[in-house]
Amino acid sequence: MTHKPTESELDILRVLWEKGPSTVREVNEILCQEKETGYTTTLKLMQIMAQKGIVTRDESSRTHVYKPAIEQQNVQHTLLNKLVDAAFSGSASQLVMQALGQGKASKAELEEIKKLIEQLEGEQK
Amino acid sequence: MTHKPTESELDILRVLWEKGPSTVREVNEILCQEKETGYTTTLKLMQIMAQKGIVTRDESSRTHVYKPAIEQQNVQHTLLNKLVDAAFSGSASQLVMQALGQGKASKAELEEIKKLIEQLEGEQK
DNA sequence: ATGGATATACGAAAATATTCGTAACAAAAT
DNA sequence: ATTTTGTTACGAATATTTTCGTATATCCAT
Repeated sequence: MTHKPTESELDILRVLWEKGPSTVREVNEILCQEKETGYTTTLKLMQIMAQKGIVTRDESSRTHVYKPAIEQQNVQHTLLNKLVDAAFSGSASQLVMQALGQGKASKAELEEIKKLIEQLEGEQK
Repeated sequence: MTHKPTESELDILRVLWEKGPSTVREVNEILCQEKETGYTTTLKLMQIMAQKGIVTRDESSRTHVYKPAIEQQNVQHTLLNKLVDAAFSGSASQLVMQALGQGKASKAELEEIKKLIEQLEGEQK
């Protein structure tokens, strides 16, 4: 069950993942920091997402509280694989090289990645 | 000038990047291996792409020959950054870890990545 | 030259995604 | 009690992307 959220849906999920369970208003306020977004637009999207099963909501109080029904890791996994196939001809390492090459990783992060690689090399033998 | 191709457009670009300059029929035949696709559907898409400037075409013979007008690297760069922001809260290293964690990189590739990291660490000091 | 196969052009339908207006209702403030 | 504010529901308008039917032109074999 690997829902592929649309772009707008992903915007909302990102807020829910970061902030935890939130109301429509809370989500909308955050989205507005990036881009003018009508309240009912966000509402509608979240309703659709609830219907699709991407989020669940607590309706016990008048103001519903939404939370993600899919893990950030799952979505990352799905989208990453899609990108690897779509733009990197299936080569994950090409993607990694490209990502690292942009110099956005700090020294500590590079260190961490190197550790991971060494660990993987150990396993793989 | 960083065109963001749609999903279908990317399917076509992938073929052009891999096979080099190609006709609509050639592209369509490859796409069909993945998914039944009408010839005129592919044609129309490629026409639209030509109009957008994503591809150019040689019209000197009746059967036009298309080639990409944007570099695979550029598109990779654009889409990668988009994904990092959209699903990884802006952390490229998180994306890298996730990508490596799936065990799709061979030992040789891991070695290569490690070399790149060491090189980057050297530069960054 | 005629007929069949293969091309492009192009409009428009279909599918999908996004945005928003309005109604209905509940809660809170006056 | 009445008004204002905040909330959901929901249909519909827009926008975007994808698919395809049909017209027309060209090439090639007969």
